[in-house]
Amino acid sequence: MASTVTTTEPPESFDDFQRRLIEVEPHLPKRLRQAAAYALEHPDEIALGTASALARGAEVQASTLVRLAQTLGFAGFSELQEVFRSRLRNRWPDYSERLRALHENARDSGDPTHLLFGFADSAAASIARLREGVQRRELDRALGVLARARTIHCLGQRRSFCVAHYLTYALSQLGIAASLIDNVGGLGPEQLGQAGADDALIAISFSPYSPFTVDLARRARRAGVPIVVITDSALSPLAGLADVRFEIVESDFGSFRSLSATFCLAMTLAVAVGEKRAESGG
Amino acid sequence: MASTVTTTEPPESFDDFQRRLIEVEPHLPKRLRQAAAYALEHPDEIALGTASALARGAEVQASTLVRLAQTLGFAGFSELQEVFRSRLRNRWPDYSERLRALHENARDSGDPTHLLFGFADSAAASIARLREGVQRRELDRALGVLARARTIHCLGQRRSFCVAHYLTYALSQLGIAASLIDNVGGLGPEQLGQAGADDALIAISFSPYSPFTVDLARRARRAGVPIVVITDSALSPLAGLADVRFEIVESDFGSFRSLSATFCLAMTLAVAVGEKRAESGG
DNA sequence: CGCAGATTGGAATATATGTTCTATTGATGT
DNA sequence: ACATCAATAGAACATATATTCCAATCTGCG
Repeated sequence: MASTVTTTEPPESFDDFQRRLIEVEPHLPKRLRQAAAYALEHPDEIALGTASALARGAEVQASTLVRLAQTLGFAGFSELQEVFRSRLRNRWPDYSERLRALHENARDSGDPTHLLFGFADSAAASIARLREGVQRRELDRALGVLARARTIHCLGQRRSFCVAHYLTYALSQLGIAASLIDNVGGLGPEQLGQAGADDALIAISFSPYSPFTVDLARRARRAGVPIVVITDSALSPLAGLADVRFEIVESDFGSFRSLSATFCLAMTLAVAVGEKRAESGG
Repeated sequence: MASTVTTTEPPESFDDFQRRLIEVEPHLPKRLRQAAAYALEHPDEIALGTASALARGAEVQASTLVRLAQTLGFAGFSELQEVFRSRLRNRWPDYSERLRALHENARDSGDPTHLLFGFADSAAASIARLREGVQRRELDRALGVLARARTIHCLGQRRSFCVAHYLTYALSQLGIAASLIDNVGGLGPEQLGQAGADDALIAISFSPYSPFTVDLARRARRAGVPIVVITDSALSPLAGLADVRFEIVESDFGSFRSLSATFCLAMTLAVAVGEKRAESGG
């Protein structure tokens, strides 16, 4: 009867819980591990949500949550939840006060949280602007171009490289043929060599614009490849080459720019193309 | 009929709620006032408790709580409670539900701006959580490790690769010796081959953890290289290898995760290391 | 390949919880 | 002091939620 269900004491504090979970996790079956991971990643949700809502979030069955609780020594899920609730109760009483204080303090000292808050603010600002700035029409046009493409080539260098890489990753995950022009071994031109009018190129570049990106985009243009450009200004050398152009204004903190808005847009494009293809019977 | 039960909009945030209550409180009958006072004095209890438990605490009848909620414009007690819960959850009023709804919406409306808004929200939520979650102590320890390093190696594959790449870019821009382990041509192990105790490794991996990243981090550990880990859970296979560990909870939209918080942290680390080196006369 | 035990999904169930309803109490004005 | 109406307590109800159970599935092993 009590084979997997070890009848030990249930953890009483959240820290206990976490330690205990790390200890037994390797021996846990798949779904229980999945639920356990979710619990550690979303402690607040666990504290406040209902079993079935959480089950949906963790993509598990509600009964799995109960079983997990029992495996850890609780009588049922509700007892486990109580641990998470008490954690919430004991959290710094007025934490928004505390955050503000932290923010003030950090300003002048060599406190790295100051930097963190700065970057966080600037990312949040970028995202807020993106929400307002992006036009439905441009999105639709870009999707038109991309959904039609046989292969979507992604181009970006230096700072923008990570966006191009991520786009390639996301598109591939969605089953869309995508190719990253990473210029490894100087083969950038060849990587784009086969692209034609029935493909598409997403080119990403921010000031100072990488000459390599601009050059390759020009070649693509000449080869008749439709181009979607993500850049930061209408004056960008990429602007004139674009069939569809997105201008992203990222706010910066110090001399570093957030990339949050750019990533949001990239993910949107990828997923939207995926859905568009799915519905038009790809 | 509707004399006391004003049919106005219910307050949406806790602050609204508080203002509203202070405003109407003088005209409230005895028991309702009693319940209202209890609510303002024990907001955490309200968020977590059940109606009848709270009723006992406030020495009123459960139905009184319902009436109070209705008097304030809510449909029932549960709606009122949701305001208190979102306060605890840190003013992202049931955002996971909201995101799910947005996603559903985006799916059948075919409007890509819905997707964009979803990703934007989810990025904003991630960033908000990052601000709360990151501890000064961990940042300091990470900076200690990194400032001391001769070369900082950055490791990440698949989804996490772009973070590793960006880190390498940013560190190099700041004049810090950094090296990206990109595993091009399968030379990953060799790229890390020379690293020793006077270097450092930043390893980034999220579920599902790339075996390559885990394997290489293990080797680095054996070679005595100090390791800073950025991952998403205490259960990550990287967790045990870390000298310093950051747990980043990115909220996801559909099945795609934002990387905003991760990038914020990465930028913070890079710039903070730069500053630390500058002041200690690098 | 087939068996046994473990694991899981989903329906069925029991319980707990929020809400509504009604008789009673308390207050107000005449 | 009486009549009238709002307010309340507590029971009755409907709903939501956790839990249990069983059949289906997966996994490890002979």
